[in-house]
Amino acid sequence: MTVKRNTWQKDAVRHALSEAKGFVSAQDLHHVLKNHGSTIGLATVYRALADLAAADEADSLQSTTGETLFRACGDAHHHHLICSECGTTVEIAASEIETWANKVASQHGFSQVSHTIELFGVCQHCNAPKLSENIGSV
Amino acid sequence: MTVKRNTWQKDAVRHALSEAKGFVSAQDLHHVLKNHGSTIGLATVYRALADLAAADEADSLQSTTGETLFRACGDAHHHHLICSECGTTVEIAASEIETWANKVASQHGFSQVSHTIELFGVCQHCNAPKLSENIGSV
DNA sequence: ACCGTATTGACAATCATTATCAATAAGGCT
DNA sequence: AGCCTTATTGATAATGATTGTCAATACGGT
Repeated sequence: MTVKRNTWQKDAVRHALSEAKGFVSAQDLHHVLKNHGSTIGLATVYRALADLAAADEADSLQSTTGETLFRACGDAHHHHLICSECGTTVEIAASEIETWANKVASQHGFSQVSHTIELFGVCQHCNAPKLSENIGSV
Repeated sequence: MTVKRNTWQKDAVRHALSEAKGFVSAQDLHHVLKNHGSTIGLATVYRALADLAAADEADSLQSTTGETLFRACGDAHHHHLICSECGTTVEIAASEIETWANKVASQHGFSQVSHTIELFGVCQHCNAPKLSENIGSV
């Protein structure tokens, strides 16, 4: 039977993912790792992310442009409030929503219910008008 | 300035979409149309669907496999309960959810909030056969 | 019927993701 | 420590959905 092996590649992906502030794509992570001098392959990044998601160490969602985005996530089931400007993510424990989802599903005779719930918006920081444009020069 | 024109292709896509029982992909619709003898092009189906979605005549969502799925939808804002077996869709008016989403967002200082909420499960009809299967087995 | 141009359709191009497969290296064993 | 089995890697080809290109077509006002 298959015995999982530990490789520096998996650690690298796990670490890069934990450094990211919000949701990132596999391609993003690969670029980041490459820029840091890593020789990791693109396919390996995809595989590592799939493993992390399968092990519930990461959450994944589909962006509106069709990409799959990932985020480090060790905790229990929850959802996200994502800033569409800067990508900052806030985790939301939404027990009321779980309850609601199950109620609605059973009302319609559905079982084995899962759900996709993501909130998008503009965070306080990004919303503050033009101030940051003048101040924020590097 | 652009003046919209009416073509049989757009009507065909609109009609095929309204016939579909649940969410379908552009490729799906193209196959259906072809099977019905239509000579419509694939790119045109994509364009027609994009137009319908832009005109709020259709809802779109990303499947877990990365495809974009569409469904005829003229009504107000709502969400869906989708059977992952047969694709049957139930529309859900969820005012409580809208309220919840806005509350959570404002609590975290987010504005211009939008959300993605879809419920997946197995409907009563698709669930029935499986139950009887399990009864006789180990 | 005529004309200007929005729209079409065949196909090329793009982009994310997955499959392939020989080469490599993790980790148990002696 | 050295060996051996095989999980894993990485370069690249393949896939599949979607978009871009552009000459040919057809809608709709005149």
